[in-house]
Amino acid sequence: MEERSPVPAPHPARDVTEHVGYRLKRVSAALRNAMDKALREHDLTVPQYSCLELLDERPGLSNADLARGTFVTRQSANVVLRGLKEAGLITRPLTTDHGRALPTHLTPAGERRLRAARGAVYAIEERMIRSIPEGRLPALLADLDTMTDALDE
Amino acid sequence: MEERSPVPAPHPARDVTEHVGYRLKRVSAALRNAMDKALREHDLTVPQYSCLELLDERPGLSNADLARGTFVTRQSANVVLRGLKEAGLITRPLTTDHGRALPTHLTPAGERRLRAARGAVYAIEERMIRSIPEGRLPALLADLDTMTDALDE
DNA sequence: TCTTCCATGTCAATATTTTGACATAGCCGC
DNA sequence: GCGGCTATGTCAAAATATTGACATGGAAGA
Repeated sequence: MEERSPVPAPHPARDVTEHVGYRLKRVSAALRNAMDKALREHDLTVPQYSCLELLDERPGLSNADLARGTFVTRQSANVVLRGLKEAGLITRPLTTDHGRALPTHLTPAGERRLRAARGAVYAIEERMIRSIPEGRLPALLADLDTMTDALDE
Repeated sequence: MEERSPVPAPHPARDVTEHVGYRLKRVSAALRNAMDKALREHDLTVPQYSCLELLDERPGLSNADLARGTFVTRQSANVVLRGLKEAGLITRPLTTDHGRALPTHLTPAGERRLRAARGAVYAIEERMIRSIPEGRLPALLADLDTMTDALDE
């Protein structure tokens, strides 16, 4: 390989995109990596932690709800829930009196685990947030949302 | 919904969906989805396309280089390269006179495929870019990079 | 009512990615 | 030169995720 630049030296003159996609991917990968490392010490994967966080905030979410909330398929979420149940961190009824959606809830152990892990994850967010210039966070969040909307249409 | 504080307090968000991590994940998922759909028509996966783009820009990259450039492990990149080779889109020597790194190159078919697919991908980036307010793109890109740096340290 | 449609949960098969491990090639300080 | 160090390619196994399919429960409308 030629130098220490890990890869991307810019193309000649590409204006259309400053490659937002590439940078999004990069920061996502860095975030994922940091969270993976931090959560490993709490015996949680990123999807597992995401589910716990969502369930803490909105108890009773269904598998399909959690799939949407964590941006994976229903099937993947199902596997995650099975793992969480196996670990005794959530409860899930086998039937329900109305509908098919099975409401999921955190167990006390699940709440404890979440609280233990949350600090590590929040510290990572804190690092990100503090790194960007004062007052620019609102615009950044707004732009991320705007791009999401533009892509979903 | 709660007002947005102009000051980036440590943890102003009550809701995980307010977190920057969540929004990054969301926009990444949306982008990934859009690219998947667009590339499917060209018989390419996102990692495959990413490799082709990198190889077009910097011919002769090694498997490890491409792994870093696409933010996956060497092993994953190896699988992708095998697929691309199978499809006749790249060439890779079996040995080299110096070192272990095997320089990869696009075949003419690979270049054609890349050119065919590139338009669809650029259109997606264009949608993202056009959606954000005039003049805010540079700051957005800078903030993404800044966060990446903050996470990598 | 009933019939069509959509959402959910889940099974199975497949694909993708990572973790762990190992041998080899080159570099650098000694 | 030599020994440690890092980087690379690759194998194998496991974890993770997706695609495809199907049955069921409920809602909406003719």
